[in-house]
Amino acid sequence: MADSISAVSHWLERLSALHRNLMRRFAAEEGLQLVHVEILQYLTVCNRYSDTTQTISEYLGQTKGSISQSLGHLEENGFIKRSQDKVDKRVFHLALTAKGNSVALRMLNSINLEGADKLEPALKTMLASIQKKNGLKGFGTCQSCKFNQSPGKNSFVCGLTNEKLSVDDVKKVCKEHEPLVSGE
Amino acid sequence: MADSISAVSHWLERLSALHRNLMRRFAAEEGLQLVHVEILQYLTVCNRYSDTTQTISEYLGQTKGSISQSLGHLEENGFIKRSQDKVDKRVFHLALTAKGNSVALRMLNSINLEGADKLEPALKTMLASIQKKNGLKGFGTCQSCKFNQSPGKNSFVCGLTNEKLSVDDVKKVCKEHEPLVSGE
DNA sequence: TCAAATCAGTTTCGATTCGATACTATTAAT
DNA sequence: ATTAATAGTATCGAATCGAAACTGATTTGA
Repeated sequence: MADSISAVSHWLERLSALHRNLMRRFAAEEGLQLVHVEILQYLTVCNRYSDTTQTISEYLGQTKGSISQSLGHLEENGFIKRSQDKVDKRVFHLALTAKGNSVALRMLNSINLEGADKLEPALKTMLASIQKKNGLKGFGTCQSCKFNQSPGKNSFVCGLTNEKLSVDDVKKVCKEHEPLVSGE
Repeated sequence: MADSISAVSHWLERLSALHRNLMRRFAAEEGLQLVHVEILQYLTVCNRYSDTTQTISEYLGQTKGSISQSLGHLEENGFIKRSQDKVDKRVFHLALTAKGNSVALRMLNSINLEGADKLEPALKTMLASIQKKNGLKGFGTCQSCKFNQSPGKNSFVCGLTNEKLSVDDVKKVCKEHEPLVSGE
């Protein structure tokens, strides 16, 4: 009997709904849509390989056309700014403005998840398992990525791009992330 | 430093997004919208006090007008059926048809959350805490509800409605749920 | 070399949802 | 009996969503 699986799925569903309700409520107070604050939050955690329209659409699971519209709205209202990639001129990098950053931070603080710290390791494991099973991109940080190399203390290099990464860089979320160890 | 809080919120956000993506993908395969399968899933777990338009709108955090529309669509296409309450004629109870139930079950199985069982207690605690902190309804099961009374083995009574509850009843989710012990 | 294929991103379109408001019908309160 | 509250529906405008067509830049490969 898949009773325990059903139960977990139900709790997860409930947690999802709850979390989204809180986000939506916050968004409404700011005159924004849910998807807008989801984008702002994502931009606070993603690295420079993952701050594009395409990547956001993969992360949030919506079409890039739809995301493109939302990004247009966010830029018009001064929450984000775009900058064209120096090398590949098709690519535009997205970044939070001071205004956008402030909204994202306030949201993080308003959605208080007291006592949830203990959940973090289990959540990460669970995420990795779900992503793997469904053939979805990783979106993890360099610390747990097999491409990350550390030739010295506080010195990092991405084995995929061969670029040097700062201490802050390796804390961010990357679309190319692949887990170090294959977790069962 | 709210570093750990931010991290958990981020993982939760990611888990939310992922879970919704899987649900949306499944919904699309069935020719349904995300909200439709969310409703179907909810109807598999809610009890007879919680199977109404109003309650679903509270659970999913959307207006009852919007939910009413979606319910209309689901009924037209034979996924659910309505029945008027015998006592209060304003109320209509919702139930899954065989077709609707089959869809909900297939979704549960398709969204495989292997290894997640260990998360369940922590998830429940976390949910209760979030709900309490934000003044939201509980949506828990009778087992953890302060209204639930058990005069004998496998015999249950709801102290709120004074109705007898079956063994199956007390496993379901209720909008009137209030936790037994005040967590934290 | 240069045409074809691919890719990032935008635009446009129709369908659908969403929230707000007004509305009907039933029940509860005074 | 009148009034207020509640469950649910209907309607409307705004916004999202996915699909598809469309730029412009990059890569492929013959």
